[in-house]
Amino acid sequence: MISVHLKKLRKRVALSAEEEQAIRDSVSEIRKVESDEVVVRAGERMHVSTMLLSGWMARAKDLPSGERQVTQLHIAGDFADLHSFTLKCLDHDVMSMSDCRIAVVPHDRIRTITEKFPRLARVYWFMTNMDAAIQREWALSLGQRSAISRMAHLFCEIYVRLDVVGHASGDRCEFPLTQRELSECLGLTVVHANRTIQELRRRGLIELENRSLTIRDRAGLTALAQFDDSYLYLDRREV
Amino acid sequence: MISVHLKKLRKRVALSAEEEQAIRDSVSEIRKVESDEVVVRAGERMHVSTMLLSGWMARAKDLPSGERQVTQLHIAGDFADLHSFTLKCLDHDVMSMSDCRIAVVPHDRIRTITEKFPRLARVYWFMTNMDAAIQREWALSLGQRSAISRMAHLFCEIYVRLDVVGHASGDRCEFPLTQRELSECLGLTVVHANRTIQELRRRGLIELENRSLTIRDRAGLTALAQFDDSYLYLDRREV
DNA sequence: CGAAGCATTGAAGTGCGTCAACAATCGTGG
DNA sequence: CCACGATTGTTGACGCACTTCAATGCTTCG
Repeated sequence: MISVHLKKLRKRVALSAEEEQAIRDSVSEIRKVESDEVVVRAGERMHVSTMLLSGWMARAKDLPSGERQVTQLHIAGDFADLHSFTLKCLDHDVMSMSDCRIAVVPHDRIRTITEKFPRLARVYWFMTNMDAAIQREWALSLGQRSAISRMAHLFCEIYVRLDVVGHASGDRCEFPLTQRELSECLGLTVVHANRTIQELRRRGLIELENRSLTIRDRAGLTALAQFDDSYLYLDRREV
Repeated sequence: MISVHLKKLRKRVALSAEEEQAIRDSVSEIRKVESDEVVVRAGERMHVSTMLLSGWMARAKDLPSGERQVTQLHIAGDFADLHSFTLKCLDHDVMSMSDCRIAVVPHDRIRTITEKFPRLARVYWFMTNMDAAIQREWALSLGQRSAISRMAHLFCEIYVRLDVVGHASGDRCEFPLTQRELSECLGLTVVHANRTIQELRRRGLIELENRSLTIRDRAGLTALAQFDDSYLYLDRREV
């Protein structure tokens, strides 16, 4: 059931039948991961990459003094650590933010299929560059957006990304993060994250309860966030 | 004279004579770029990538409301926009922060050499993933470090990166950014960036004048920044 | 030599952090 | 099914890191 991953890819690039089959065959194992597990520890030598089939994961970096920043969120269809194929050791942890189903893809198989299909090498290279584009937008958020605008922006982004893989319906989508985890994404304290959520609710922009996000006023939320989805590269392209 | 680029690569991976020659042959043109030019505009269709031979460039994102965040700095040896090979259109501007010499590398030649040398595809894929690792560290800075620690961290990073390509000497290196540009990297106002520089000077950690940075107290600066260079991937590896 | 950008300083304001307490919810075992 | 401890969410009071606004001198360069 890696079709959710193919769905994400097909939104951006065309895939031939052989390429699709090569991707399917690259999976060595399908597993479950419980919530709050550390899937990859920073610095350890990697030999497989993790494709998310359902649930959420996060990349997190810690300061020696203890502060934690989540640098990226991953949802169904994403490779959470495809960059470990070239980096070998990661500079951050990867952890599950909910119960997940994952497909394990050994690096030697990625190597094989990218050598056999140079086009797939470019497709996956492109995917890691898309991840970097999202990180850039987060840097813009962290550096220049206010707390409320930053949070609004995250909700906009997550909704669109979930929608691409068919995990959003109407104005609602899953949102399994606790306020602590959300605050670690946004560079805020838990207390201020809480007050910011309440302000978004008070303005009638969102609802957030039971691990579920409802966008009440899409236009208002988009405007507050200064959200522009072009950094998500939603158009089909040649590679 | 693209040897500065090869120097950066060789720090991380071994290159065969054929691979080196292929890289040298991929350059179509060597040009000069003056300071403060917009080299790439966000959204425009790209057909070449820019290898920096000397000088500094930056990737910058703007909010519709005008605030600007610099998401990455590039120095001699870096590809400033190698990711445009797969992304086609960038989500940010690329601009020169000083007079620069650049090597222009057409995308079709990158395609050719990465198909002929799959190992080079992995090498350059690795390089864009290294860029992303630096961006992650910046996100950690923006989200969790204080202004002074963030600035100290930037100085540590820049010094090490310049040192790798032989552009640092003793405790000094070039630093052509104005305080405005520096503040845009750090998500600070110019006024506060100024006060922060003065505090670093007052503590005897750095000197900064005449587009030149002197690190007076390396240990002190590193400790203040909580700087750990592992995210710069300075070790040699297989690809 | 004048204009424009850059660096610096001061005073005052505010967005977000810190500390501390408590309520609500969840998960687990008895 | 209830008891419980632990986690999560919420609120208030207060403090501070950083911003804002405004002015002034200093470079740089045409």
